[in-house]
Amino acid sequence: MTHPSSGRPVDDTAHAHDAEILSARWPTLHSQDYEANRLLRLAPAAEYERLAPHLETVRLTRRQLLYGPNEPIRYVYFPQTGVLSAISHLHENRAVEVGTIGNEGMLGLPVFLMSDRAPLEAVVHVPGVAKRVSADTFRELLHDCSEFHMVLHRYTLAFLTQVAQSAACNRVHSITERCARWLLMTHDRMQTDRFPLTQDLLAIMLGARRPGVSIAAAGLQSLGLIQYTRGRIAITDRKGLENAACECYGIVRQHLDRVLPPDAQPATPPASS
Amino acid sequence: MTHPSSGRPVDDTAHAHDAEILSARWPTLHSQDYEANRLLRLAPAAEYERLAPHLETVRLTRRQLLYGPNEPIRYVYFPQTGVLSAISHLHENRAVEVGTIGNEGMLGLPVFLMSDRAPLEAVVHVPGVAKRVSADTFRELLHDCSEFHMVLHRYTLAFLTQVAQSAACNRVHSITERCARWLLMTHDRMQTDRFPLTQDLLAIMLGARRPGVSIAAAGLQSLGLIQYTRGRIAITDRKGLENAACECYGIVRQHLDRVLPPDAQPATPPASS
DNA sequence: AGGGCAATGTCCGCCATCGAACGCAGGTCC
DNA sequence: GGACCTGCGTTCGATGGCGGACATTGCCCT
Repeated sequence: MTHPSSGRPVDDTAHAHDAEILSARWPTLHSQDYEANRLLRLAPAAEYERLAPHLETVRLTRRQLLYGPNEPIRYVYFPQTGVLSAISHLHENRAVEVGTIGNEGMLGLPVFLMSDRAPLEAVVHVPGVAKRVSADTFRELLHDCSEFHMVLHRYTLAFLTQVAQSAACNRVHSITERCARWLLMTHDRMQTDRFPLTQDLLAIMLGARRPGVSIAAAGLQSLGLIQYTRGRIAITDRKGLENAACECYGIVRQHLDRVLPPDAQPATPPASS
Repeated sequence: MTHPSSGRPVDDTAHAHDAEILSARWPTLHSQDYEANRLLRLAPAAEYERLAPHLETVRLTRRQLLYGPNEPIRYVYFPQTGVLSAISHLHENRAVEVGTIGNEGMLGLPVFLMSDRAPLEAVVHVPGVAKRVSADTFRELLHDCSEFHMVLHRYTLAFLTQVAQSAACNRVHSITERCARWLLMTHDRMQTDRFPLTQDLLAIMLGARRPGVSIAAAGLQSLGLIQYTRGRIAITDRKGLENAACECYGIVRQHLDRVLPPDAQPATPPASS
C-alpha cells in the first residue's frame, strides 16, 4: 500500500487516486525552491536548513486522524496542500470544528507551546501532502531558531484569532453564513476550485445538523456560488461567496495576512543585500 | 481623581467603594511575598526581579476599556484580583466574549506573540487590581527571561484551549449551562463568593439576549445555586453550579491546571536541590 | 446488471432563543 | 420627598435550527 522508496511520502492509508496531486513536488525537500508552506517559507535559510533534514513528507488522506484529544502529539505537521481541522469533542457524539489549518500554518501548536497534548482532535479534511517533524526533534531544534520562533509566535496569534472569531461566529451567525465562510477558508487553502467535501462533514465543521447544511448548501448552489455532487464541491463564484459569508471570514483572513504576509521573505535575507 | 503618591495604584476612573479590596497588598511589589498572579508566581526569582521594577500596580474599574479591537496594546496586565474579558465585536452592536482573564493569566498575549494588536476588545468585568508593564518594556525584558517565556507559552496554550472550548460551547450548549459555566470561571478568579455583575453584562458575555439570561439566572437562583440583587451576585452552592454547568468548565479548568499548576513553584528552584 | 452503500433532499413537530416592548422596583441624587 | 436611572422580570409573536425519520439518487463493487 505504501511506497517505501527513497524520497517518497510515507503513507499508511492512501487511496490511489490521491497520488497525482503531488506528482511534481516532493524529492526536493530542503533546497531553496518555492516552499508551499507559509511558515516554512518565512524561516530564514539557515534555520530552514537546520530543520530540513528532519522534515519528512507524508501524504494526508481523507479523514485520517492525526491526533486525538488529550493524546500525546507525536508529530508536527506543515501542510503543503490539503486542509486539516482542529475539532473539539463534547459529551458523546457532539463535535465542533474550532480551527482550520492549511498551507498557511501548522498542526501541533501545543508542542511549540510547551505541552505535548491538547483537548482537541486533529483530522484531515481535504487530502494533501504535509511535511512533518517528530515533536521531540522539533522541540530541540527550536532552541536554535529564533527567527522561526517568532514566525511561530505570530502564527499562534493568528490561529488564536481564528478560534476566537469562531467562538463569536458560532454564537451569532446563521448556518448559511458560516457555511460560506467555511468554504472560503477552505478555498484559500486549496490550489483548485474543486475539492472533496461531504455535507455530513461540513455539518460537523459548522456544528450543525446535516439537513440544515443541506438546505444552506442548496441555497448557495441555487445562487450559483457553488456547485456540488456527491462529495465533491466546486467554488464557482468566489466574490459572491464572500458576500454571502459573515464578516468573520474577512477579519480572520486580514489578521492572518497582516501578521504573516503570504508573500513575505524571511527577515534575515537569504543571501542578498 | 487619581492618587499619584508613591506606590499607589494609578487609577483613572476609580469609584471610591472599590478601594478597600486592595488595602493590604500593594506597596510590596518586587519582593518574595506571595504573588497573587499565577504567571508571575511561576517566574523564577531572578527573572521576576528583572521584571519587578517595571511593574506598576493599577486599579481596574468596572467596565474600564483596557484596549479596543485593532488598537495598539500599550500595556500588558497581570491581574491580582478582578476579572477581565476578551470580547469579539461583530457588525455593530453584536458582541460576544471569547475569553476570560483573571489572576491565573495575563491580558495582552498579542504582545508576547509578536504583534501589537488583535481584533479583540479587552474590558474589565469585575473590578480589581493588576500589575502592568508597558508593551515595549515587556518585549525587551522577555529576551532575558527564558523560563518565564515558557510559562507564557503554556499560558498561551491554556488560553487557546479556553477560547476553543468556548467556540464549541457557544454552538452547542444552552444559556443556562453557559451561564453556570461562566459564573464558575469568574468565581475561580475571585477571592470572594460575592461580586458585582449585572445580567446585562452577563448577556453580552454569553452572546445571548438579556431576557434569556434573566430566565436562566432565575432558574439557577430558584435552585439555590446563586443569589443576586441589582448588580450583585453571590455563589451559594458551588457544587450545584458545577452540576448545572456544561463539561466545558471542567475541560478548560483541568487543562489550565495541568499546564500551569496553581501551587507550583518556578522550575528553576529558588535555592534547593 | 443488480445489490448495496454513501451522499443528498425533504418532511414533520417542537422547542429554545430571538426581537421588541412594557412594567416594576431598588437605589441615588437633588 | 420626588425625579430619575439602572437593573430585573415578563409578556407576545416569530423563527431558525433541532431531532428524527424517510425517500431519492449516484457511485462502487461484485
